[in-house]
Amino acid sequence: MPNPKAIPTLGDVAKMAGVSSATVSRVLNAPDRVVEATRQRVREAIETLGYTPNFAARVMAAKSTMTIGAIIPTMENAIFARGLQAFQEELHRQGYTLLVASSAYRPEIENEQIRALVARGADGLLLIGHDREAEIYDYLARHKVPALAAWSHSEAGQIPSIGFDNAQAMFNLTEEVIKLGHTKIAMISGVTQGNDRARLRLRGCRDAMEAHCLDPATLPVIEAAYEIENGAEAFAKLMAYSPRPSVVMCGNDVLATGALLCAQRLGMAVPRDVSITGFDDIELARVTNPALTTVHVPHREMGGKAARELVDMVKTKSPGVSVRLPTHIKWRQSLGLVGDPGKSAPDPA
Amino acid sequence: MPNPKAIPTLGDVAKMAGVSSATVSRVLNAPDRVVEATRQRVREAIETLGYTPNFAARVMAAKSTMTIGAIIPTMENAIFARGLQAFQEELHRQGYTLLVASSAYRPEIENEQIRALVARGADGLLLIGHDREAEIYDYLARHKVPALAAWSHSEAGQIPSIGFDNAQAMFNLTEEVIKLGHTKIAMISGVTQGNDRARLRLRGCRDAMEAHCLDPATLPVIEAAYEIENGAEAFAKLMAYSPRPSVVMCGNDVLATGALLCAQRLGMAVPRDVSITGFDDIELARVTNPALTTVHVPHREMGGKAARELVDMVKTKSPGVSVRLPTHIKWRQSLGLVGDPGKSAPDPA
DNA sequence: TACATCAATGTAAGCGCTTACATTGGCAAT
DNA sequence: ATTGCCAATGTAAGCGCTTACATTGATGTA
Repeated sequence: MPNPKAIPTLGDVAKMAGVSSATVSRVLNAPDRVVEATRQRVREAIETLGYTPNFAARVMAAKSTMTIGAIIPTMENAIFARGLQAFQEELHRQGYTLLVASSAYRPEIENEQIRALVARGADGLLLIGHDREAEIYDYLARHKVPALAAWSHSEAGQIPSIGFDNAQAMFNLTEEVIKLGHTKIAMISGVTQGNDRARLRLRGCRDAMEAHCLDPATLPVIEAAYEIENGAEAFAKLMAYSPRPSVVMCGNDVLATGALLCAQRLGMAVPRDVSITGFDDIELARVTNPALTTVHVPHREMGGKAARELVDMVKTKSPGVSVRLPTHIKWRQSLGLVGDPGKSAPDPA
Repeated sequence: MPNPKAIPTLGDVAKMAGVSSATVSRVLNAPDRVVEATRQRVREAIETLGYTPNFAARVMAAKSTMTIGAIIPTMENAIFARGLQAFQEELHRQGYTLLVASSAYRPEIENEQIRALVARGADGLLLIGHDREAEIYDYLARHKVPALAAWSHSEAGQIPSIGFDNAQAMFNLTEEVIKLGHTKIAMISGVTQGNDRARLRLRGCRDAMEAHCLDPATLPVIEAAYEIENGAEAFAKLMAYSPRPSVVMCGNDVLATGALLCAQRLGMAVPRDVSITGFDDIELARVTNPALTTVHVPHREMGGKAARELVDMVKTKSPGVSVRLPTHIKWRQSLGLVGDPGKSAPDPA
């Protein structure tokens, strides 16, 4: 008699139901391959024993875990939260479990996490952006773990991506800024090292300046890590430049919020004295005062699409296809006409 | 000759290094049990083969995964983010990997996630609060997976907890509110069903009223799910009550932010026309206008302590000990004296 | 020199599952 | 009554690792 306290195994269930272990396995994984009566009996045994399959064993034998991993740069601040939530919901609908790990924006930690998730049997991986060592892509390929990049779109990446065109989006926003009469533009960029999103946003800004006969070399840029306070600091420095910028474009809403806070501390009215723009359209952007004019990113849609695509890659072993989602400018109050006392720009749309 | 494209196994390494598989396993798990020269040879083989251990196999054989799971109610909004980040950092320091899953505040999903994580071999689990079916605690016990509750403190729980006293914290805040002269108090509470934190905060508020000779039965309470917009809606309803509350205490900063936004839309000045308080002291609370007076929770400290405690439980198989962290009121501008035109309360500390 | 000791390594038995293949037996067609 | 077929089930070989136990040979001791 087996120890009743011990965790029951497939074998215990089989014994109790008077069938072979294969049959139990079948009622678990392919119920229609076993006749109703037996199935019933096995189910009862499972119930009374309180049996739960041992995953490690299943993985070893079958190689599939029904789990998808996601490695995001940060859990603090909500950029990835909404998209990830949608990603998870869709996965859940398809029977997959999502496990997420965070890399704290550190490439070596991301590598570790990728390996950890693959080692733990993830069937597929969601990564953010494209910037990482070739070696890790090799690793993924060798282990045949499909991966998908999100929050960025690039046809050139080593893996397909579901995202938006960061450069184009920033280009568009910058054009609007210029149309409002701003020429003294400054930018607080996210850290561009190892972060294609940040780099492309900066590029978009420069390209737009060029396209409108402003010299991109004159664009003051301060890079700041993803923290409100860093945005504030950068803003303070920028305000000391001469000529003083009439608009500070930020690489994301978090930095923009910091900039806004600093403006307030400096006694500057936004957008009367200086305009500020964000990027991402996270919740923060709605609640600051004034609310941020920013680039809206379809987070939920991106998450859902990514889930469907990744599951498809896993199931069909197809290479996957990239999709590019549209973004649009979300007009609120932090961007104004240059020199216009106190009015924020109307939504031209 | 083995297929060079295939993933190398321990056996391949052993063959290449001319040792037994046991020796390879030893250099991986107990390097000092094998002599330097051999160790070197094995390491080289590992290197040239690009070998990575198969986790599932390791788990099956050894039962330890060096991974800790955390199931949080939501990844949207940042309440758990900061604490979790600290949790993860400490785990990483100790050689553990953190995998997180979100339950979307749904008990049945939480159950699923717990099982999923346990099945995937988590050595320990971090859960939020104490409210869940007894059955799931049984399951954890049967599988001998230590679990720790965070964001809540209770000596009575089935598992130890690292957190703070939600009721006491709210009690203290309410006392301050009352001291400022408020008697027409209202509350926007988080959903209390299955959420001890929300329930205890509500209780704390009522207890404080009682302690100060206000009838807690007269406290208007609206429960709202964790979304800014829901806070706004609830606030609007509350403002239609008569007598109109002079202060709206919110179960968390997110709801408070919604309330603030609504007040603004209604053309009410905070705290002149109405005071609003939050709870959690997440970043949001600093950036609203006016900034929120709220209860500060030591998120990072809690995360770090939880990690150390949980790892200890895993390693020593001890039952674990609960710890209660202090909170304090973070005075900002959204709470004012009743009837005082336009002044927010000074920090009495 | 013979023997006990011990560090270094090898042998092989699992861990709990899946699945290719083998077996069984009932039924329709002959 | 045979035969053949097929659905239902059983048998058993792994999956890649860890680890208790066995083996080996060098060293120290009497």
